[in-house]
Amino acid sequence: MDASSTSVIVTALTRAIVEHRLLPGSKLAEQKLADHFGVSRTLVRQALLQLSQHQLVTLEPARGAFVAAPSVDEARQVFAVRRMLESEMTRAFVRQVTPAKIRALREHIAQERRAIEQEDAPGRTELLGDFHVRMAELMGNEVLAQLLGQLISRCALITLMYQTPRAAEHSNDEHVEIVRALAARDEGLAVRLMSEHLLHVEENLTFDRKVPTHDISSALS
Amino acid sequence: MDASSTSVIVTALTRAIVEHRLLPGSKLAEQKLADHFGVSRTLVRQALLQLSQHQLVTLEPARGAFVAAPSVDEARQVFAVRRMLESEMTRAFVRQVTPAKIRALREHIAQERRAIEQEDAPGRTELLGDFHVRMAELMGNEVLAQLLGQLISRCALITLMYQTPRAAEHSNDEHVEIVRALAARDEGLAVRLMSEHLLHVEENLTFDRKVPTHDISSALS
DNA sequence: TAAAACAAAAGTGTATACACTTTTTCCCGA
DNA sequence: TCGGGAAAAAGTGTATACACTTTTGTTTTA
Repeated sequence: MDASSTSVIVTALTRAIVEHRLLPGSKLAEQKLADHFGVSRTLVRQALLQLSQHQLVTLEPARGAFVAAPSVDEARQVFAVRRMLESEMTRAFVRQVTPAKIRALREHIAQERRAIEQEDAPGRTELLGDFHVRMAELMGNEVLAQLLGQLISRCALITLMYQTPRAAEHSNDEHVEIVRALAARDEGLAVRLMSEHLLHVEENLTFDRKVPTHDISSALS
Repeated sequence: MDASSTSVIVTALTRAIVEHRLLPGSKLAEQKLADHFGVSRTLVRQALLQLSQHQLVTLEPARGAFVAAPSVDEARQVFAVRRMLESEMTRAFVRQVTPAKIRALREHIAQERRAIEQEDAPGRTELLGDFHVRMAELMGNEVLAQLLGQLISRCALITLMYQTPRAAEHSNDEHVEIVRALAARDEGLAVRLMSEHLLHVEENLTFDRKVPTHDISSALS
């Protein structure tokens, strides 16, 4: 039971959805995707099933797969979960912080900065999200890291956050501050900063629904 | 794209795995499952793929599907995530507690008690886990509820917790105490009790691997 | 006798076939 | 011209076919 061919499709579609090249509501026709990836519908269906589990795709019986279009309510719930999870993660991080971990985070932030300066919008979005995943990884908790990764994908689908260079810089600045608090082992401050950071991100929620992209091929290439 | 036939298989297998009728490492042969459920391998494969996403099943390329056998390390990570999530959930619950919600939780606890008294082991395990999910649902956060549900399934697979009537009673008692603290709006106490409760559950981790059940039909019937 | 090599059986991975549902198109009547 | 409805097209849902891999069992050989 192989997932390798399928996982190529999953990651390609995930990126396209998270980076808003495929907009919420877009139809994902199986045969078109199959043609695009040069496989049969079987593998495409596996991928779509997986994406529906990640809540990036909605499956409607006998009607097919669509890029998910989460409600405002659902969006807020996802952010609420992130705040719960990440404030406690931050607390735990402070308690086991090491110079090496701080260095790793600072390096990541530098990468973010480079992407922002180069106006690399997709890379920027991904890196800003990955900061949170990196924290989980540095704690040695892969379960947490994977879970957070999925929540963050959902967040990226939901919002156009980090879309403007301004917002991206703001997030980057907040990451800097958070790491400073972590390095100082200031638990209270670090938790508060993380919590506020997530609130700021959530505030950037925009629910303007653009007209969906119907041309799958161009969005994926 | 229908999930109804598939979801029957998913829930049946989930129950069998969580209730330890199928032990970790057991082979899940596609054709045997297909025969058992009276469908083709196609639907069985969909179900197995879904279960692998829930981490209840491991897929080995060209070798097939097996009931997952999480490592001690992974088990601890899952519990760490639960503690993070649920202490914050408890904190949030206190802040929006109502008499009706307390009543609902007390009712649930009474159900637990009945299952314990009737020595209904599977029902007992399910209800004790569902207490935590019910809390999430009462907060109106379905995302949280679904996430917790999956984590709890994984926990049930991992441990033989709640296995003994003694441990079940202990958990039930702790649920009572937690709800008392929630009703009193004592945030600090409630969070502490929840955290300790999860630690107690984790302590019951047992990693005796029994010999796997190879007879799928008997385990599912 | 035990280990290696080979053959048969069983099982997984992907493609394809086909029934059934939804969507689209086109034609007819008002 | 516009709305309704039937026919055609497109698309999804499940089963099946077949190639290829792993496992099992048997035979051969040292």
